[in-house]
Amino acid sequence: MDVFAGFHGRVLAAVQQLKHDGVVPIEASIEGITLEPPKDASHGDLATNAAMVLAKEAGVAPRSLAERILPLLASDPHIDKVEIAGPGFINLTHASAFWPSVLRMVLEQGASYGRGAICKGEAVNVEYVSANPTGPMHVGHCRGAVFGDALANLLDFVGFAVTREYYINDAGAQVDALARSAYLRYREALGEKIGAIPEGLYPGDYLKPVGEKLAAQHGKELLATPESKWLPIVRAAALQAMLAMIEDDLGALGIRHDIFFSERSLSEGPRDAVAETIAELEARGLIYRGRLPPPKGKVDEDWEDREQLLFRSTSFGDDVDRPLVKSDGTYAYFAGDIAYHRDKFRRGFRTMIDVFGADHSGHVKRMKAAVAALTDGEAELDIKICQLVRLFRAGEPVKMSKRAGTFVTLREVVDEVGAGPVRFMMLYRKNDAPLDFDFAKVTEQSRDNPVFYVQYAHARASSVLRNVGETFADLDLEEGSLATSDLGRLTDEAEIALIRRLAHYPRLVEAAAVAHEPHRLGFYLYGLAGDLHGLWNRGKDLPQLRFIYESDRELTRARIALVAATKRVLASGLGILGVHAMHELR
RNA sequence: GACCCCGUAGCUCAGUCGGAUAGAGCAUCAGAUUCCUAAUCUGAGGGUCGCGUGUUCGAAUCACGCCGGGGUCACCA
Repeated sequence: MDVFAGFHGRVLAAVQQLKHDGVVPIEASIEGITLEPPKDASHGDLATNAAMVLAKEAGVAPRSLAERILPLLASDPHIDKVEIAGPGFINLTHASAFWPSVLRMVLEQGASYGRGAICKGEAVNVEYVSANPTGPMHVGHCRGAVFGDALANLLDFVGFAVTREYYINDAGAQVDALARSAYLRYREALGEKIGAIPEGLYPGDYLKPVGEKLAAQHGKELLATPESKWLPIVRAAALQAMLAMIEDDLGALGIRHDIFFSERSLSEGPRDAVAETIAELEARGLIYRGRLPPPKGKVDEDWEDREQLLFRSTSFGDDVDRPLVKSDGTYAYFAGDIAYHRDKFRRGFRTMIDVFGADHSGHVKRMKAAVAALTDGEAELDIKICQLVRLFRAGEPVKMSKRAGTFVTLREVVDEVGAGPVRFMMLYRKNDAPLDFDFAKVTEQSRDNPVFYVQYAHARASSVLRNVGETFADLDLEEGSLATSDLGRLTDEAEIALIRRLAHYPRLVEAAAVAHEPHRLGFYLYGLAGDLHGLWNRGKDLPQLRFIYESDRELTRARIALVAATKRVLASGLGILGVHAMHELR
């Protein structure tokens, strides 16, 4: 799939030959040998560091070792030129027939170009969002949601079997508070004056429909019932309503999870999975009763020095051992989360990814410790932290306060600027760097708005394909047909640069997937869009460089092939980011 | 106090498994263009990659130590 992979094999074969010839010791490691496209195009199409890596063990100067490797590579028919440069790089330049063949391949593979670059079919679990089901999603949740979803798309694209999962925190005191809040709304719905919602409960209007529904279903029946009886009923109703609302919000962003996993279900029901998990850890000698030192840097009046049940997470790199049971005897959140990850492992996942918000960064070490402890290192957990999003409106920060009820909901943002721009902007930054989101910027039609710039490139390509029929009505625009064009006619430097960028797509996607970094795709697409726009602009001054060139049908056909391939890759990349590619911007 | 993340051009940020002369957009400056195919285009200037030491053929990238900014810190979820 990756057109460069084959050449890497040839370099290694050349090294093998040198080992056979006794130039390089048999035991020399070939691990550090790379073959990559150099940043600077004047260094050829591919460069290998083989001579520099092996020079020391071979006891020869890098450049003279390169002299030995050079003839072994020069015989390749796909290679036009091999030269030694700098401290000992070997630069390869492809035969001129190479780039047309790459373009042809892109057209032939169409939508599957770049797909399956890793192709392990291995199961991967991506857990994301997992927001508390106590209210509507706000913008803070948005980034993690989009990030997790795009990462899942990316892993799916390169060939993993991805399961998208949402962990519902439906077990602790917060959902009891939710239930009490809903109960107030229930009484309100029955005509009672409830006044201000007390501190610690959820004041939002979004619970009013829940109260009304309870009133309609139960009448006054719950009023005379003790809390221990009505709480589970109200809680279940409120949870169901909140989850429906959250799923709806996520749907507006194009996000759909495969599994919603209930925290409560772990310890409620026939088996107590949390107890089983603790027993399993205990069997490994990782559970003990003990005391923890008080937390530093924060004065806590409620601190009590007590003996508690602890998990020895320090054996796996954590800073302090962690409690599993609260002072009221119920399980701590962490205990449930360990059981949840154990459950994922037992369902067969050897690779798990958790997407957390910045406020949960303190949980990374303990969670990794728990997974390492339970799986004997057989499973790998990667935790991606999404930093905060700062909202701006035309350069001015948007002030938000949850207490004052002025927080911006996810739905408001999506309704205002659209799901595509939201997704693209949320992904156009490394996940662990803070992000500024400006409502004005994402809808601006200019080059410094990457959303527009990339969409415009796709729309422009679509437009060219629409317009070509006016000049050459009989041209078959089907990709398979375009692939048979005389692509060797594409010789302009800017055209070759564009093909080169298209050729890099599979390895870019692969690298982004391996690193769990979907943002790389956004930057790639921006560059690809820039190449296409640049080519277009050259046609402004030089009519003979226009895509649709009236006096030369075959040349037009080759250029249309290039435009079609570019459009295809733009759409492919946007698809992974979860952004719908537009055919016109009007 | 501990841990995690960040520190790259005036600003916002990329930078592949450690690779050659560190890139992009904005802003600045200098030109071109008023039309064609769709929302201007071309070029230039601008850098102790926070500081230091180390690892090595080679460090923005890896290790350690500082400095600066942000986040988190028993039992909440």
